[in-house]
Amino acid sequence: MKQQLTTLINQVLSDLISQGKLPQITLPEIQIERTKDKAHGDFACNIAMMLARTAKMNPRQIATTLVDALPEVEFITKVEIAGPGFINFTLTSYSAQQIVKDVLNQAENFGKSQLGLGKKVQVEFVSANPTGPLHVGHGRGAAYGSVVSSLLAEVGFDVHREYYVNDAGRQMDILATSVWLRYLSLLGESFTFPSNGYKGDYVADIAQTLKNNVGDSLLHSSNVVFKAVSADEPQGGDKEKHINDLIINAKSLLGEEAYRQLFDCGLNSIISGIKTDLADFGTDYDEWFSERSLMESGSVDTAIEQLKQADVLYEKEGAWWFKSTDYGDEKDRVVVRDNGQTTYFASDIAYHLNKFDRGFDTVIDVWGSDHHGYIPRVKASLTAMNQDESRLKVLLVQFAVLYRGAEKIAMSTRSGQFVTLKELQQEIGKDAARFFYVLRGADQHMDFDLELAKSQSNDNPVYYVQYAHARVCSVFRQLTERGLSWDQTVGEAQLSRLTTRHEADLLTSLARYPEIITSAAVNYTPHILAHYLMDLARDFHTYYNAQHFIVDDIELSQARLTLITAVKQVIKNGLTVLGVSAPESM
RNA sequence: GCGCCUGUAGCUCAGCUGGAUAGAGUACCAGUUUCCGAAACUGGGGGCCACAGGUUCAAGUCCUGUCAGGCGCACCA
Repeated sequence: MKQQLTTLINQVLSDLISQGKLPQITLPEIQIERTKDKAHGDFACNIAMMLARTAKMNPRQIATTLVDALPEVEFITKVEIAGPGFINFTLTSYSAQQIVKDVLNQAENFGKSQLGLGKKVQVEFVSANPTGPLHVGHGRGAAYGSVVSSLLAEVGFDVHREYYVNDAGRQMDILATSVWLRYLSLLGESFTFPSNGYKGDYVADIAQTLKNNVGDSLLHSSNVVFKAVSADEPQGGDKEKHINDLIINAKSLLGEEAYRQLFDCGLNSIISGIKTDLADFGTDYDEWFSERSLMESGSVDTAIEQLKQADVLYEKEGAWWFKSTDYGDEKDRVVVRDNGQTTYFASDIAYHLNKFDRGFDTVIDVWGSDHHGYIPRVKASLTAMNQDESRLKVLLVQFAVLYRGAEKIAMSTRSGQFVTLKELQQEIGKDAARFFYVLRGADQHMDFDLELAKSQSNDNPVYYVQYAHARVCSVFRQLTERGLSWDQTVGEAQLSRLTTRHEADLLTSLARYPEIITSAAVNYTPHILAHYLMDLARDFHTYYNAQHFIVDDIELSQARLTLITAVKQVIKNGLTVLGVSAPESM
């Protein structure tokens, strides 16, 4: 509808210019928007005010000229000039009613479009280090990333959802060593657990599994394990050095094969936990991409070689540095450490190059806002390798601060004190959790009060929307109980009977849905879909309280049943995009 | 110190890429059910859109500065 009005106005304006009734000016993009106030009709156009300056004419005069030249169009019933020069269009009720047919005909496809032209988009999200279970902090990224993906798919992009598994590097060594130490404790060794090790209960669980699988084959006496290890922080030493020495001892005592066995035991256990947690959370992936595979395939070395060829690396103090300052970064970054190991950044360079090589038109990274300083160096590396960095879009998600009532909950993976995503699901459910996460803009700092979400879950907006869906279903159960049935053909033929204010509001809301999907997708803003669904649900509940659907006037009744079926369909479509269920009853 | 994000009703947040009289939920107050589910609906009070300048027909929205809060500035990932 917007599109039709836009072309109409464009046509009239260019006619007026060629007829000399308007000066020779270049036309800006026509803006048509829905009015906030029904007194202003259905759609408003501000073109007269936009042209006022360049045309050197009074905006109301331009508007008058334009409106006078407007041809008769069947779907417009009234055109008015208002305020400083707005042109307000009122549509016929007939055209508004047709949306019901569109919804029913297109069913689950209503709202979809081909805007994306099938272009390939990759969305990488969550990608938390596999050093522990996902906690509620990761939930927001999971909900946001998966809904953005669904929205892009909805508007015709070919979406590839990916999780980058950081299965290499020091943090993973710390995890493996932590598991090993817990395993040694189980076998009766006694010692003080390192302050920088992973202390969560899940580490002990993995150790137990390890013990069940390998018996005491990885056992070494604590005297040997802690031999020549520098002091830990509580003893006045350095906790980083302490854990490093332990890692070195673990590797040399166990040997490569056994250490790898230990390492993979920890990794696999945690990854499989993450996979089931995300699946339970309604978040599915097309690919789990391993950092280690990148290193073992030589991709990291190849990328570094490519940067050397481009003459953007230099050696200093035994390490290799990337000249990211040449591309606007704050400082240069190390890619190869003085000990010969590549950095995480080196892996990430190779990873992004790999993404680009896979032929995605757009690559989207969803990161926690604490990684924002990382963007310039990644983009710099792509530019240095002759890639078009604008193909990479980084979407930042602000932290959700957890509260239990008025009390803020401090979380730390290392200390093992956190509320897991699994616990959140078990307590408030997938639907409420997802809806809650996605209700706020991603760049908005969010307060997540567990007490509120748990104890007063009735106040959670998700129930409000789901109830609207269930209520429609309930009406049809009632219909059946009364021995009646819905006749879609009759209903569609009688849509002109839908003339009350509440019905007009609902028709308008239904018509907005495709615009909402498009807007939410192109702007990466799932929250506007959540808000829309609340608006639609409110329109429905208001209608429900104001009017009966099952009435003696058969034709009116069928028309109303047809309308609420369309409402049910749109709510279901919207909730599905959000990954929230649409229950028939609750 | 530098960079990114945020500041809108008591609280939690929208505000459609600059539009008409700034909105919702919640809380508070007052109402609605012989009738399709009251997890609902109707009405009411409540605001120097952090502050100060600027840009223009028009600023909560864009620019500059100030103040306040969050995050980041590793040879960690």
